[in-house]
Amino acid sequence: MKFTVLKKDPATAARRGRLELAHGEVDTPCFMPVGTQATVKSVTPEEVEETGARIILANTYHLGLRPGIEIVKNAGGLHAFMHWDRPILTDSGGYQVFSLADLREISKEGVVFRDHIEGTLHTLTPAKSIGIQQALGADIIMAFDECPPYPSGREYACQSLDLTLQWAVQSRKSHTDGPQVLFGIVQGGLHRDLREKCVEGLEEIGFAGYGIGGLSVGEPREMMFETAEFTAALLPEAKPRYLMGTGTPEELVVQAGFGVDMFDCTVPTRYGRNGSVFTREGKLVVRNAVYKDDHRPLEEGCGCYACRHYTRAYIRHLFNTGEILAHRLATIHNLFFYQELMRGVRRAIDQGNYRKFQQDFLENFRSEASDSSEASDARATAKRRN
RNA sequence: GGGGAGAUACCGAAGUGGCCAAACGGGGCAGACUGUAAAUCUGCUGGCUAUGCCUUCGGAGGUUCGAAUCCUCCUCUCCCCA
Repeated sequence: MKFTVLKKDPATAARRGRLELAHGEVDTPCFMPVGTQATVKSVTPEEVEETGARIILANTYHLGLRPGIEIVKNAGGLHAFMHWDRPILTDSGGYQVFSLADLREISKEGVVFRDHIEGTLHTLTPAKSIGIQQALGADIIMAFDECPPYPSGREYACQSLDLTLQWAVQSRKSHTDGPQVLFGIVQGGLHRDLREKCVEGLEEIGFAGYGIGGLSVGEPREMMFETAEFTAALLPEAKPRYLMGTGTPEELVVQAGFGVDMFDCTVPTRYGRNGSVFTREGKLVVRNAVYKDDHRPLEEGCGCYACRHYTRAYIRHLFNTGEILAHRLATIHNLFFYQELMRGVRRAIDQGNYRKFQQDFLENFRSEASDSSEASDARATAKRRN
C-alpha cells in the first residue's frame, strides 16, 4: 500500500490523498459503501462502480459465519466470489461486539457470540478475526476491537481501551506480510486522554493506517465532532485516517474538514431501502404522499441512473406497492449522491477552498424535514388536497 | 315458495348488557435508521372549542340507570332445498 497526501487545505485540516491498494487506487477523502454480506444490498457491483465508488466494505463476523471462509477461499477469494475487483476493506467484527451486545460475552481472549442465525456459539479472537480477513483477501483489514456503547463510564472506557490495545497487539502479530494492509482502531470513548493513550499505543505497535472507532454509537453529534476532530489531529499525517461508521452527508462534509480520509456508513443504502433519498437540499422521504404526483426526478440535475430515467411519483409508487425496484433505485441514487458529494469535497480541497464548500453545502442541506419550510409547505398542500 | 346464516370504522374481522370510539390484520399517514440480525422498526389512523364532549357497530322504534350486544318491525346480502 502506498498513501500519498496530494494537497492540504489552507484553512481546515482537510486533505486530498491517494491510496494505492492491491486492487487499485482510491482518491481520498472517499466514501466506502457497506457490503456486509459480500453485497451492497440490492445493487450489482457494476451499479456500485457506476456511482463512482472505488472501495467497499465487507464484514468478518457475517462472512465468517455464512458462507464461511472455506467457501470463499474455494471461490478464489472475496473479490472473485462477489465479482468486485476493486479494493475491499473488511471490518474485523468489532462493531458486532456493539451491535450484537445481547448475544455476546467479552473476555480477555476475545468475544463469544451466540450466532444470531442458529444460536450456536462462536468465538472471535484477534487471531481468528485476522485469519478470516486474510482468507477473505480484502485489501485493507482491521484490527479486532471492542466498540463500547454510549454512554460508557470512564472506568468501562478505560478497561475497554486496554482490551482493544491488547487485541491490537495480537492482531498485529497475527497479520502476515502480503499485499493486505492492517489498520489499527482508536477507541477511548469521548475521553480525550484515553484517545491520546490509544493513539500512542497503536503507533507503538505500528499500523498502515488508523480507524477512528467508537463514534456514531448514539452520542450527541457535537460530541462526535469534537472527538473526531481531536482524534484525527493526533494521528500521523502520512497515514490514512478512517472514521468508522459515519455518517450523514453533513457529517461527512464536516469531518472531512478534520482531516479524515475515509468514511463508511450504512446510511445511504439503508435509508434508500427504507424510502429516504438525499438531495443537496436535504433528506427527502420519497415514500411520502407529497410526492405521489411529483413528476420530477429525485433530484433535479442529478446524473445518476435513477434520476436520468425515473420520477419521484414513480419511485414512490414502487415503494407504495412494495416493489424491489424501489430499493434499487433509491440505493443507486443515494450511493451516487454520496460519491458526488465526495467528488465535490476532493475538488474543493484541490482548489484550496474547502471552508467555502463546507459553508455552502451546510447552508443548503437540511437534515430534518421539519426544518424545511418547503417540506412543511408541501405537506400542508398535500393535506389540503386529500 | 321453504329453511338457514349474516350486516361492526377505508377494507377484512373480533366483540353478544357497563372495563367499547370498539381487539386484531390489511390499507393509509407520519417518524426513526450512522464500522447492517434491518426490503426493518415505531407511532397515528371517527370528529371537536379536547383531563371533556359529540357522532358511530344496516334502518326505524322499544326495553334498561346503561345497548354494537336484548325485543319488534323494516331493508339488504349470502348459502341450502324446491
